[in-house]
Formats: sequence, structure tokens, C-alpha cells
Amino acid sequence: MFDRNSALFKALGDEELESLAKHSRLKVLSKHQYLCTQYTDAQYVYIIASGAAVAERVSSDGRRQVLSFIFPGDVIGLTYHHEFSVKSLTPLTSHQFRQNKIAELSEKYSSLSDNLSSIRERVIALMLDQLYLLGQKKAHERVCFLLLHLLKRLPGASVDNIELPMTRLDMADYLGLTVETVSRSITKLKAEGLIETTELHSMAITDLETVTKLADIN
Amino acid sequence: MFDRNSALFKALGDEELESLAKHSRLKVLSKHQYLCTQYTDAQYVYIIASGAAVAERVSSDGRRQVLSFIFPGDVIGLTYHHEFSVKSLTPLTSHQFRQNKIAELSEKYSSLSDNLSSIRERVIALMLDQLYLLGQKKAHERVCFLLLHLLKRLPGASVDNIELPMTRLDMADYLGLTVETVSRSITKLKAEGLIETTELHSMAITDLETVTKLADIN
DNA sequence: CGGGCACTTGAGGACGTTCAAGGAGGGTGG
DNA sequence: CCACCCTCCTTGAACGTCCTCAAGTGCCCG
Repeated sequence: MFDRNSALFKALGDEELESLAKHSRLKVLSKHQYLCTQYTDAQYVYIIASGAAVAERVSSDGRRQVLSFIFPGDVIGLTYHHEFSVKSLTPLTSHQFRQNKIAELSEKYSSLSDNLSSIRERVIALMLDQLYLLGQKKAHERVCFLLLHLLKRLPGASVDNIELPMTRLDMADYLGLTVETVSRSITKLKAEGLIETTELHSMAITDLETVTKLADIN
Repeated sequence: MFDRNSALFKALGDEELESLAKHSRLKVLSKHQYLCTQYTDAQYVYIIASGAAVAERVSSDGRRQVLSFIFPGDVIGLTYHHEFSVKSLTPLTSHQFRQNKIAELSEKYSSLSDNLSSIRERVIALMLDQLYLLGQKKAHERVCFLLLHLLKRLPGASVDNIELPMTRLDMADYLGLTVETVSRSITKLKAEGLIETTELHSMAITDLETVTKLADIN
């Protein structure tokens, strides 16, 4: 039932997995629905089983920051309050747990508790990368970073085929740019022979070394 | 010895505090020294007693992102690897603990463990605000945000006197701007009657409502 | 087939950066 | 104690990157 590749279930024994399974509920969303919304109590923890989503923050004047793209195995709701909304990009399936149940089980099973710690740590590491990106990087560097990020995190992605589950607007709001700038950056990267696009949402990295150099923080 | 106002020591009993004190070492730094540096193992946890510091990430081409300003009561080193360096802005005193000692004690004392969780949560909340700031906000909005942030976090700061412990460059690198833009933004805010500067590093907010409106995310 | 949405492309403009100069404050050595 | 220097800050001018506005294309779905 549960995928041990997920950071939450990693290295858990059968007993732990069964306990978790007992308290989980499958939650299924279609495209463009909200799993949870900004500034409400976080009653549940979700672990994504399939599909893709975004964590976003929207202000009253319409500006929107995509905080993270979310993929299978990712965990949502480990904080007491949601500081963001989570919206599905594709049909989405997730396992829902009561937050206090997770807290309870993590006291009992130290491996679960360790997993939770390492998830939080990874979230922080990702956010630090993104802070650097938004504060310091140029538009085309940001796009390269996103491509490599997706290459790492998207299930089934390979250098010669990255299927983007999000629109250009989602990419723009993640990168702190406009749709037009993202589009132009992609065009430019294509012109320079660094990437190729077979379809609108299918990309290939043809010059991984250069793309990595542009994306990297060092 | 320890200040219960710090998020780490909050609501701890005398026994807990004594156990911690037993395992702590005072670490004193002068101006512009490193408490810890990027990409090294985090052996120690530090809690700031006095002074101010920055958490920063520097790339090989010289670009620098200030990830956070650090003030008394703040805790550093709760992750296994430092993804950043911490540099003192002023003379700095901190209490140093071995990381595994903290982990050990937090298993024993649940209030300590709770404190650690809430610290991590607060760190994430701050970072989310900053992501929105860097991705979406205009220069003068960023400066307003920083002023309010300092008003909340700087010990001794009040609406009519905020003593900035950092240079304009630190502010710029925190806000994803250049020194010149920060300087111009401050000049503009002064001209509009929103703030006043008595000295270079002393500011007063004269129109809190407007500043708040500009800084806010909603 | 038509309409709507997403994407691309172009032109113009704004915001922030870069480059450059000048001023103010603090520390050091004469 | 003053002169000098260095660092930090401000201000100006020119430039560039990215944004805004606008038009046009392609694709999906009804």
C-alpha cells in the first residue's frame, strides 16, 4: 500500500507501516482543486501518492508566489498552521492522516520520528536554495535551476524527457518572473542549444553541463 | 544563566535548565567573525545571548544572499549540515552545545523537544515570508518589510527608535537588491514622511499604518 | 468548427543595476 | 589633536533586465 521510497515511510518496519495504514484515508482530487488552504489549522498530514501539486501563497492584490512544486512521496502538513495553500496541478491521490495520530505514532516509533526530522530538514534545504535563487539569480539561471530541480524530483524524468506538469504561469510564479520572461528564457535556451522542446510541456536537456553551470549556486 | 524568553528555554523547569547549563560552553566572538561556515557538519547548536549576526550564502562568483538576521534568543544549528555561514555583525556571545547532547536531552524532556519543534516551525514561517518577499515585492515594500521585521525582533527596538546593527549591504543582500536601491528606497520613504533617520543606523517609523500596508503580504 | 486558454513574440517602458563621483563618519598614525 | 585614509552611504546618469501591454498563433474541448 505505501511506497517505502517516500521519505515518510523509508526504513519503516511492517508493523509501523500497518499502524500508519490503519489510520490513513485515501484522498482523491481532480485537477485544480485545493488540498488545503492558507491560514487554516493543519488538522491533517498528507502524503502524495500520485500526481503533482503546488504550494502557493496568494495576496489580496493578486500577486502569487509558488512556494514549492509537490510530487509523489512529498509530505504536507507537518506544521501546525498552513502558511500556504496546496492546489493540484493534475489529478492527485494522497493518503490523509490526522496530524495528532502522526505525532502519537512518531513517539512510539523512533524511525518514523527520524523520518519526520529529515523531511523537515530537506524542506528547509530546498527553501534555502530557493531564497538564493529569488534573491540573486538571473532569469535564465532560474529556468535552468527549475529544469534540474524537476529532473531530480519528477518521477520518470530523464535528461532527454522532462514532462512538465505545470503551466508557464506556475513556473513564472515559482521563479519570481512573468510568463513572458519564462517563455523568452526558454526560447533563448533553445536557441543556444542547451535544451529542446518536443512538445510544449516536454523538454530535453541537450547540454547538461552548461545548464548545470547556469543553475548552480557555486 | 539562561533567558527563558528564548524560544529554546521557554517553559522549561529548573531541572531542564540546569541540565542544559551543565553541557553548555560560552562562546564569544568579536565583530565580523564566523560562528560556523557553509557546508560543514553541524556539530554544535548555538543559542545567541547577545549581539547580532547574519546567516549568509555566498557563491563563488561573489553573489551573496543573506538568509536571515540573527538576534538574541535565536537558535542555530538544528540541522545536520549547515547550508549557510553565520557571521557576527557586532560582538556576539552565544551558548554552545553539542548537537547530540541537545538531541539526547530533548528525548528526556518533552518540553525541550516541543520547543525545538516550534523553533523549526517558526524558521519555516519566516522563510516563507521571505520567499514571497523576494519573488513578488517591489524594492520599497521590501525595505518596509525589513523595518517591521526588525521592529519585532530587535531587542529594544520601538517605533521611534530602531537601531540597525547591519550595513546597507547586509540589508541589500537580504532583500535581493543592491546597496544603491536600498539607499534610494530609504530616501524615498523619508521624503514621503513614512520614516525618519536620526542617524545613519537609527530609524523611526512615523507612519506605521502605511509602512505596514506596504510591507504586508495581504 | 468556434471559442477559450496557454504560449510566444514584439515594442515600449519602468524599475533596479551598474558605473562613477562625492560626502560623512570613524579609526590610525604623525 | 589634526590630517589622512578607509569604509560606508548617498546621489546622479546611463544602461539593462525584466515587466507591461498588445497582438498573433496553436491547441484542446465543447
